[in-house]
Amino acid sequence: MNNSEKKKVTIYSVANEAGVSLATVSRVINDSGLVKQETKEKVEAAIVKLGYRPNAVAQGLALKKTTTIALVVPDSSFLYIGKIINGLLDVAKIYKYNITLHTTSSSINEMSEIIDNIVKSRADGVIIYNESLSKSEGEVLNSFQVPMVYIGHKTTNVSSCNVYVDYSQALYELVGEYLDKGIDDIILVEDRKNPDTINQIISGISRAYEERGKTFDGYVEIPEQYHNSYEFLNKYFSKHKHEVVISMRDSQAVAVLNTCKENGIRVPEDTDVISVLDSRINDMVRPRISSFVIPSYDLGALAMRVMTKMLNGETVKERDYKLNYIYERKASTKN
Amino acid sequence: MNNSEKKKVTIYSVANEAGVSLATVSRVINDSGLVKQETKEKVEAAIVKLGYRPNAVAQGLALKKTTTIALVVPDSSFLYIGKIINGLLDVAKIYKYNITLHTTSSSINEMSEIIDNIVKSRADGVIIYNESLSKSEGEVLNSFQVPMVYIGHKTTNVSSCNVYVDYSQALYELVGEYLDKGIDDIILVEDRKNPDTINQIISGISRAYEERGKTFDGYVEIPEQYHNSYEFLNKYFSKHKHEVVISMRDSQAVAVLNTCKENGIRVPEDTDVISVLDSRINDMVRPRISSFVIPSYDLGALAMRVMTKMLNGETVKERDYKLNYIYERKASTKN
DNA sequence: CAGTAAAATGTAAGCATTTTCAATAATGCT
DNA sequence: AGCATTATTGAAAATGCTTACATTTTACTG
Repeated sequence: MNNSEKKKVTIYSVANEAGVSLATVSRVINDSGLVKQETKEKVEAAIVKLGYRPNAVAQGLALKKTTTIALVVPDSSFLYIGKIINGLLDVAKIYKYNITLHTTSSSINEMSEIIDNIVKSRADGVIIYNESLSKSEGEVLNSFQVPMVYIGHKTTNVSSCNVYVDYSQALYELVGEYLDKGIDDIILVEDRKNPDTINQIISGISRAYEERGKTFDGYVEIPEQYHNSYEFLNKYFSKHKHEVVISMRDSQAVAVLNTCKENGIRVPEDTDVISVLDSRINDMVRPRISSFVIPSYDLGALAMRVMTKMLNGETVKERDYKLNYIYERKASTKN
Repeated sequence: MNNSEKKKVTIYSVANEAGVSLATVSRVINDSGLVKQETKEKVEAAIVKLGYRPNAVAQGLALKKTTTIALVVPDSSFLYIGKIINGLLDVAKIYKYNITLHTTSSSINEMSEIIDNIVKSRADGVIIYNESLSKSEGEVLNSFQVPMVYIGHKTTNVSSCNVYVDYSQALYELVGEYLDKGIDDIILVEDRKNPDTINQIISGISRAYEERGKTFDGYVEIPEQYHNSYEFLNKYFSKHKHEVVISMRDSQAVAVLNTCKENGIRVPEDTDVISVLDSRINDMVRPRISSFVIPSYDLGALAMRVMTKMLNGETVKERDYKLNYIYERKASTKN
């Protein structure tokens, strides 16, 4: 009726109210200086009086940029993804960027469909978390003429940056310590299929072995057919026993621990268990697991920071940003 | 140099290439019928040839809608939030909506700042997850002239919908069973401060007691000063022992279990432990905890579905959408 | 106080679409 | 063939902003 006719307030309304031209209003909105203090105040008064808020869509059209960046993740329901998102959002906020979220999880969507959607939306940049991009997906992404940063995945895309964790060095140092103590019956339990990732993980371990004239052959791959690692590990530990078991997955850490226990393998008396593990989960587990803590929040924050640099045209000297694990010794290892 | 001059392709380019007017191109893009099959094919050919993708920003301006909805969550690094997001994204995808993510977590942002940002962005709607909205935040939100749906929080905002879980009924039934077996030494452990939420949680329990002529007085509030519930619970269970301990927080479930154990209280022999718990976490715990599983994914999916209805002008008959817990009996309860 | 440089403001042309309305082409009917 | 419809198409206005360029004010200078 009468109170409903919420008159849409545009830059014109404000200009009118303040008795100036819309150009002037635009100038005060964008704080471009060169407007007299007096008129500026008039305009600001009009803005609050009318409750005017610039239409970001129109701005986007006029400026050819949306101050929006697209984030692509495989699935939001992993703790580390959540933390990455937190980091990302916090720095996005600082630089006044909005984030749109896109998943590759549901089978409905090929990466190309998502990218298609993102280019339609004219996001200024895209940040991708993906452990295993297929060749063809990689090519689609390469052809996408927009600043990109990859989290957790090194790529060969020249126009993009990579922010990731240095698995290799962490494992190199840890395994080195064991070897120096004469402990070399170490296995790595993994369910990842992507060769790049696997190689990166194994390379550090192998290097530690090789420098000591030994060879690492403890890679235990969890076969695809097992619908979860629990089942496989239970079977495995009923037959095998090792001095050290390493896993690089949140989801496997506790499985290793429990299946060892269930097969009479004492942790850490018989076997040291080490994993990548979120500390919130670790707090729930007894014994707590000695673990590599991934700086997920920092990954997200850094990725976003790098993105802002790319968008500001600040020269991004380095394409690769390595972050290190923190290793936290807990009760699942003897020392 | 030469390959860089990536000519920007607009609807004009396409019109030109196809030898038609831009109006016609627009018509085929939007599949508005009324264009001859023959020309339609010409246009489509031009589109693929040029690799044209409609500019969603310009569309947004012309159509006065962005097909974007804003999601506000307190913190993305909780499992259930991740699942809510998954559900939301999946149905958003079906209805071709984009999602922008906003956090209230970092101290930097008042809700009003976030809302301000959202209205600038001209999102078509906003979905808010928040366990405890302050009165003033509620008012800011009420004044926001945009379709809203709240997840997990009943509000009095007339122009919005609520999608939430019915804590009350679940607890009513569970506690009723215990009482009928003569077990009435039941406590509820909680760290939430929002009275609405607490009242909702307690009301079901109380009702069960009252219907049997008893009174529930087992509400154990975790004081604010404890930086985590572990510490508090450890102290508590060193002095108290109950027949049944219920918690309604993922984060407390395992803490209850472990602190009981550490204080010589056997679960379930001495005490039944029941909680709200994500099944992925439950799989890591021994004994597994009998728990209410929150349909987080469904909460997100339903919220988004309701939002699409509001945006399509479909009449939304109900303002409240209740979802039920599933109660899963595991090893932490005697039966 | 005229003259000029600098500061402030306004005008109007984009930005890439959609859509109303008018114009044209195609079809059917007699 | 001629006319009335109807199906296609195009022209142009509208969407809400930025900004280059033009114009008007203001402030200085001698």
